[in-house]
Amino acid sequence: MRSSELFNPTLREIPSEAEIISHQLLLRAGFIRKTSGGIYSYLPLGYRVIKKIMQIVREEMDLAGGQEILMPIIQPAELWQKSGRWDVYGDEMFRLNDRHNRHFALGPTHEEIITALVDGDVHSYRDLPLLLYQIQNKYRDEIRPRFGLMRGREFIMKDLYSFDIDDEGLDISYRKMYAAYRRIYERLNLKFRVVEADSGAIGGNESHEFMVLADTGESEIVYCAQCEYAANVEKAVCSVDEEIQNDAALLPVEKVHTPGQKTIQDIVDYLNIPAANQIKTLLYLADDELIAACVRGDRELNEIKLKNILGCNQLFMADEDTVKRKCAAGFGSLGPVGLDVKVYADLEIEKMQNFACGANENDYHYKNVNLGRDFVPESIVDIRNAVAGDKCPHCEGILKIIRGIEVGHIFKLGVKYSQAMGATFLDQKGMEKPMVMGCYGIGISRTMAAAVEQNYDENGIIWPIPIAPYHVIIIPVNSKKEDQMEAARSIYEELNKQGIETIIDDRDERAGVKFKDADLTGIPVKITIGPKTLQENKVEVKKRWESEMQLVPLDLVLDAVKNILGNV
RNA sequence: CGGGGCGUGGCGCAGUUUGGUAGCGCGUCUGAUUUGGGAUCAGAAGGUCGCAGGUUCAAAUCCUGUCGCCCCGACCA
Repeated sequence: MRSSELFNPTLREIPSEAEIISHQLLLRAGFIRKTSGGIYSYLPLGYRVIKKIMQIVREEMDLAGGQEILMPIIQPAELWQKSGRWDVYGDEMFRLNDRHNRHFALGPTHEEIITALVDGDVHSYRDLPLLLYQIQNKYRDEIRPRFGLMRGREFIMKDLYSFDIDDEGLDISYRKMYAAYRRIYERLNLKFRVVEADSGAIGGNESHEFMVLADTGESEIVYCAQCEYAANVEKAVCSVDEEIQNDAALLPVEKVHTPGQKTIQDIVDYLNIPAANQIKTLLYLADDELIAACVRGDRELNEIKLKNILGCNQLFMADEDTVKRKCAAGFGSLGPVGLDVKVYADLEIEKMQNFACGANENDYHYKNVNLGRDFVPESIVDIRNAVAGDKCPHCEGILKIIRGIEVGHIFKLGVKYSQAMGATFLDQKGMEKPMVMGCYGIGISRTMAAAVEQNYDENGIIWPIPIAPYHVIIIPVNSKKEDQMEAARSIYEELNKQGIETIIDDRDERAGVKFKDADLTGIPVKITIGPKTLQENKVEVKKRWESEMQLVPLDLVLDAVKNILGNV
């Protein structure tokens, strides 16, 4: 490709809208342009990267037995009503009506469509297992799209769905996908970690997330320094330290006046009681039932765990009016003692003694409260977020936390959708059974952003070779000098002939401009042709990720490039 | 949804407090000189100041409404 013909508008300055590095660099390097909030166009270089990621994903899906199909983006409401998700999915679904006022959605995911599709044409155990996938745009009307491609409202996703005759079959499909996903991220050359995850709104009972490691990631990952355990903080199991002794003498409850003291920190200061010896009480509306959740004062409640335990559809923190109607106290004065709702206490609280909490009366707190004696929770459960320093649930190790970007997510769905939508088959004995499903997603466009988050320097992007838009850029220092252009063209043709994707920067720009653009766009190999070295029939070959270059004789350039790129 | 910020040539911004008819840098175009890390000089094009109302002799500036963009968000009771 000639730079003079390439549509690659680069920006010298950082667009004001871009906050994180991948967003800034993808805009500046001319890979993407915003069309609307969370909705982007991919320019030639950007789309080349997307296509390369897609191709790696496609190859691995095919290798794992997947078959590629393409399903509609516009999906009729009836299918979603059948699965029960039309009302549950909420505002995140783009909805539209046709001229007859029939309802449709822009597909946020495709369980409904594919289940209906398979239901229509698969009726026998002989046709299973079946693994179908597509690579396509998805639409989710996010509350807050942000960070460029990281959280868009329209994004490119690979989604595969597996259909099996039973749980054992699903296990096999799931393991195949797990292995394929590992290969994909290895091939993409990204540092990643697989973590146990919550299966969230999609449902099911086993789930892993594939996280590209990056400080700017939106997800926190808990991992054990000693064993293989790793999990999303939303999922990470918190265990109680069994060695904690709780045999101190129980002191009588004391009600203390705490005027204006509301937060945990207020009480730390005012009563000199450490946060770890307080509990905080949060009131939630779980499908319209008011419940209380208690965790240690210095812990964070994990709403996802709580929601899973409650088994409710919707979980919202109660607003202050609701709280006041229940107990005459505002936020900041709540406690489990004498509270007329079901109380869910975190596991840790069972090991605490003589702790402090709100007295359900403004400006008062209790001291020396004890579980069992002063209040009896509905149940004692794991509802807090894991933190660095917690004990590993699998070994004796200590947990640590890093950040990551969720680029892949695999779920076991079981029969949730097949049952709701009547996707059944006849087994060997002629018995009708629901298909056992799994679903497996990869955020293609997000993977591109994640790759940038992990691979850049002060000059721009440093693409991993497997997904670089081009492999090599040839820069004649002065495009007006015919000998330089001649050498550039001859190398260009030689590399192209070998299938090495090459750009020749034939623009009549000063060398500095070309170098800056080459660095910004992150092409892995740069070949510079300058007057001095050319006299000796040599050119400079430089790797984007190293600072020093090598002088290579003209007839050895191809070898040098091949050597750097490996088997691409 | 709540809070905050912002919409002024393609990009980055100033001007808004105190109304007086729009400016800077980069980019773009033409020409010349230049050519190894975002050149120099000369000239030029390009803006109904997000949109719609209103106030006024006069509105980028004041008022109302509206649209869009960005950031933060249960402060942990």
